[in-house]
Amino acid sequence: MLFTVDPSNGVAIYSQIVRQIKFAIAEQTLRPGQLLPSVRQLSQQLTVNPNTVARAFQQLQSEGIIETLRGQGVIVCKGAMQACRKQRQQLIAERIEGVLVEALHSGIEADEIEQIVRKKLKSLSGSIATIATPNPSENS
Amino acid sequence: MLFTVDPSNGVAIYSQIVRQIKFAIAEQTLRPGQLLPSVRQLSQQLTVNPNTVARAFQQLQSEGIIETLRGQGVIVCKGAMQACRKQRQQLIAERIEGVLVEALHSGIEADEIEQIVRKKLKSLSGSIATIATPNPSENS
Amino acid sequence: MLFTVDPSNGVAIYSQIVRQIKFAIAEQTLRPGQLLPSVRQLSQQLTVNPNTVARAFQQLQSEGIIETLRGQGVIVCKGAMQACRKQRQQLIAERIEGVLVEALHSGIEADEIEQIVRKKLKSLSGSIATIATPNPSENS
Amino acid sequence: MLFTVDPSNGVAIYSQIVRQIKFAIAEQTLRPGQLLPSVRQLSQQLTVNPNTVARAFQQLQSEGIIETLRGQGVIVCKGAMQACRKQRQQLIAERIEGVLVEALHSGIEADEIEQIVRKKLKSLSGSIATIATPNPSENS
DNA sequence: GTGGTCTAGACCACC
DNA sequence: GTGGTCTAGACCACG
Repeated sequence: MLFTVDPSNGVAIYSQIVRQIKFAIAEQTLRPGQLLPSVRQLSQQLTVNPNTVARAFQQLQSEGIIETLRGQGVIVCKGAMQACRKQRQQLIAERIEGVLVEALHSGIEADEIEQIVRKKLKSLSGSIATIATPNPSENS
Repeated sequence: MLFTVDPSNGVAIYSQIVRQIKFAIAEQTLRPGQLLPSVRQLSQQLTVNPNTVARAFQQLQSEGIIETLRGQGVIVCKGAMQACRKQRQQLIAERIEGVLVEALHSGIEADEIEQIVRKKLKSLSGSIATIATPNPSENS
Repeated sequence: MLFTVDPSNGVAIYSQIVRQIKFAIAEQTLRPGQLLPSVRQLSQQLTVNPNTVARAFQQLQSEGIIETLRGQGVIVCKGAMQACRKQRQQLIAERIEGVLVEALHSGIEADEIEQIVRKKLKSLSGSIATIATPNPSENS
Repeated sequence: MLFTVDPSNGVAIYSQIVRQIKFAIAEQTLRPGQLLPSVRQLSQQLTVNPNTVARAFQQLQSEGIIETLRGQGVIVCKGAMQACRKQRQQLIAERIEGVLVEALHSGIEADEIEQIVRKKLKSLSGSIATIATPNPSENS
């Protein structure tokens, strides 16, 4: 559970936190039912204001990703993993589409794009490795 | 020269204008030496605040894409087309890389991504056609 | 005496407990003089913090619904049933009024509300049956 | 557009604001496309902190009720009226059901409830009058 | 002028 | 200890 934020990043800090938590859930670093780090704890770790973390939590709650147990803390909801994965894949699909449209508009040939993608994939897939997909069994 | 903006788009309006002008230059709809529409004209056409258009022009000027000729108006700079194309292709390359990293992180296999890309390319390249690449002859 | 709580319910757990005990008293599942389950027992049964149960008991005691007999435990007070029923009916009256005001404000016609109520009553009164009203003889 | 809040009300101030704005939209006091009062303006009028108003606006935006135009302000979304009415009627239906269940459980007879409702409706509908439902034509 | 974000510090109810 | 809410005051990008 190593979260980091970049305050001079353009994207809001609370959004970065949201994104990383969703990420962690999608990767099952955070699992349904598990307690999240507390607001104060996380705010210290990231050296941001507790309000900022709280805001991220509120958004996640409004999306049904997490659930707060009064006085105890915040846990990951049941269907959260699936939701997070789905969200992300949809987002990625959109972005792929967007980039491709842009690329085609800019006059690159389809073949060329395909080659670029293939080359990049090769160089990237080495460095990233597939940490990502443990079997998605989930109960409780 | 059909510009449009979406005020509820998240992207700043002036950025949308900048982007579209660069686009038009890259496509040679606007050619070096050509006069741009005036701030007032464009602001009416887009129904936005003249300040907003002016701001877009400022940015383009600061990037050396356009230049103001006192008493005449604003024209496209000489090297603008190359610059715009280059910017765009660089931007596209970055975005492709970004999307691919994200996609791999999210646990999609490289093969799968390649397939998605190929499929999308096929469906898109039909609808877009190659309006885009007139021969890029231009000096400087 | 089947109590249950929902920690992710919005309503404070101790309030849920208070409510259910009052409920049980009103229904005469718990009768005056009868011993309540101990804090420890109840907290285990509900898998909540003993403090939470204790707090519920404190509130009930402060309302004069229950009383602690040193060394014996906690019992239901004499006038508790009437008090609980009265509280509840008052509460219900308030809530009915509240809902009706809200409904009228929202532009539903009085006739329409009446119909909704009638329909709901019909469908509900079947499923609920009248477990509820043993004769309310009791002294004090 | 007379908004008021009660800080010692139990319900969060920002929620009260959200509720009243939805209300105003449902009643067409605020119409689609119309500009809402600005954050600062509203915060002064209600004598609350601008952040509190902003929070209300954010929630409304996340629900798709309003839309912010950068630098201009916040407007009511197209389908907002229908959404607000629907939300409210659903909420009321739930509350009616809840009250009725409670009432039946408490041993009041269905007939009796019906009478109570009818009586209350009569006394209330006089004082409230039907300000509420102008014809819901909406375009643009 | 507009809203969006962040910090700091405070108080609350709850477990 | 937990999160939820509010205030105060600041800075930013945008129109």
